[in-house]
Amino acid sequence: MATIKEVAQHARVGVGTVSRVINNASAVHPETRARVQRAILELDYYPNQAARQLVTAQTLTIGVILPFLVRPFYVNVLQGIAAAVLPSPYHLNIFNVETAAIRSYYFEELPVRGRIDGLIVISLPLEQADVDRLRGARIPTVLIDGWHPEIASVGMDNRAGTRLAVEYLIGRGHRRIAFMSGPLDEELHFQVNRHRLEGYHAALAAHDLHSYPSMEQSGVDTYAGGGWMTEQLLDLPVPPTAIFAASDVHALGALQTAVRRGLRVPEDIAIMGYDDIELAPYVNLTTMCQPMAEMGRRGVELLMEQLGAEPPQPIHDVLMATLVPRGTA
Amino acid sequence: MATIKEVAQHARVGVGTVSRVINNASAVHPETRARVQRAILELDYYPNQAARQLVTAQTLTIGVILPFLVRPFYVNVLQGIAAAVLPSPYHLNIFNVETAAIRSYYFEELPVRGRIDGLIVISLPLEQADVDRLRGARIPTVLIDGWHPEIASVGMDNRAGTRLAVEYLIGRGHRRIAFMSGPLDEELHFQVNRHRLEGYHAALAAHDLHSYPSMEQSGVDTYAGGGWMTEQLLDLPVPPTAIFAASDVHALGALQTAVRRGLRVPEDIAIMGYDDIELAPYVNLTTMCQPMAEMGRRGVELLMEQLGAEPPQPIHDVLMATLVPRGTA
DNA sequence: GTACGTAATGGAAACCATTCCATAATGGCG
DNA sequence: CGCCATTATGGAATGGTTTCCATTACGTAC
Repeated sequence: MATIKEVAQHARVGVGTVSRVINNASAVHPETRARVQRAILELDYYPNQAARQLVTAQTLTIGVILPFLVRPFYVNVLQGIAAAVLPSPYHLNIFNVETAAIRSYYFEELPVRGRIDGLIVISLPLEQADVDRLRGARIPTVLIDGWHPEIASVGMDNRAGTRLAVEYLIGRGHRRIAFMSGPLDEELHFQVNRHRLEGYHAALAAHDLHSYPSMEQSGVDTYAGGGWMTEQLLDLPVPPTAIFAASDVHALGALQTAVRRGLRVPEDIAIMGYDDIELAPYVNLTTMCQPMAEMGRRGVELLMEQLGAEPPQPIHDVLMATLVPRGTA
Repeated sequence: MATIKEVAQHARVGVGTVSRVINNASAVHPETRARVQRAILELDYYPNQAARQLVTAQTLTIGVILPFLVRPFYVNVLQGIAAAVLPSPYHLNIFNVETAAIRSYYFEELPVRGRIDGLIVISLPLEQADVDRLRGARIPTVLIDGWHPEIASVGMDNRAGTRLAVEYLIGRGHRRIAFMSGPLDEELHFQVNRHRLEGYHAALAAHDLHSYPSMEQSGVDTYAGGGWMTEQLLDLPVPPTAIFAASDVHALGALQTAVRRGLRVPEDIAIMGYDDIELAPYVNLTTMCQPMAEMGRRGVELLMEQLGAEPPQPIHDVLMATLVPRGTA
């Protein structure tokens, strides 16, 4: 590999001039510039990134730490991030978290290793210790689908979104509406399900409807889990007339189970999902659509702003999910 | 940030000794080592990555270039890769390709930028120019779901897998078996669909069955696409008794359409998929299961071997898909 | 007692780009 | 014609690590 020194010699200029041509900083005589550019081409020169990083103290790398990479929501956000980063000089480092141990490992090592310029955290709640560490290491951070007073974020108002969904069901005349979600407590301490449950309660309360513990199910985050919970609900002495599922995956399970039990949807049982995954339009699922790619895009935007000059106050964006009325509710 | 020099002064040793402690290379007196380690702790020292990279010429970064990040197959392979890389010191850079232009951009820039030590390419066929460039830049490369004589790879035998699937249908007594896949020609030049079509032909030929162009559909890669193609097939004067879909997404579309048209599956029409996506067991889809995470894991393994010492001959692994008999065929 | 191998250590050189200061050349203006 | 501002340019210093060579100290074998 050619070095800047060799290019300089070859073009009969100093290294400073070559550097100025590469980074087109300050004034270089057009003729000189042309000579340098020819030398670069002839020697097939590319600046050494490591040397550059050493002196500029920039890695041109953005870290993305996210749980459960394979789930549609996270991949879609990631895709939005990737698309937004593409036209920039930054590369994307991904860190997939599947257990609390790995979570801790990353949050302890990442800030300190000096391998990223900025960090995007998806869905994982930040503890104060994490925030302090990131701040100490001067790593601009953005939370996607999360919130912390000191950190810029682009979140979803899950309470309001759920309330919208449940009020839609109420508006369609339903009075016995069940709630179904993934686990309310797991080791990674996700907040989503809890927030959606709160939104559900808020909607009921706002319309003077009672909430019953037996109408609230939470369980494993799979299609099958949705099916099982639906069985529970339908076997109730007084079963619900509508089910709000906090994720489309569960809603699909519910749909499947309802059909298998010979119920008509939405006449006998209405089903509403959350997420609007790729499959949703195809099975005609009424659901809440989250702007996943947009969240990723906006997250990158917020991070880039911080990468320039840290604004005094962290910006908190809140996006709203929109209701997509289809055939199941 | 503390530097190695400060640590050395603080521990009253030379920088060389500190370096030896950090990288536990060669002999350091236990007492000295302890003193250095204490100094490191007290000064909260972490080696500067950029400086390290500069002198070792290693980035400790592996690039993964893959198309259509959001599709289940790619995410799952990526997850396997991420899991395999986790215990190593390497980080993962992902490059999502959605158009031929972006593909070219990455393949031209990546080798030359000196930001990755090795590259994993998923599904994207390599042109000779790409191979030469990668070789020229001394970037060890592994192909996942791809093949090139000069590059190590872990691939799927899509012809054999498809043949297995179609022969299973033949074994169940089917004689009019349709084929359905994504586009045979698109700008990224994927080979899968073509290979699966070849496997389909081979299976028919081996059992003296005719193949008819009208029984071979290819179209867009969505659930809806599968539905449309199924309509075409079922509207044929002599419709098929079984459909082999080259992906589960299409199979799901077929299933949906068949049910909507009041056909019993598998009695009136048998449906076989390919991939075994998360949804497949839940809708009881008979399909071919690809060891996606395993492909990722094995790809990393092959790359790591090359990262040590380049073996003279590239290793070509071929994994087989396994048939998962369920309720639709 | 001498010679030699081994363990432990210090520190200069090398890695390669950016930055900044010094200097040279040029042009305009009084 | 002299002075100053501006434009171009060269190159040393800088960043922080690893590596390698030189040196010291010590134990062992003859």
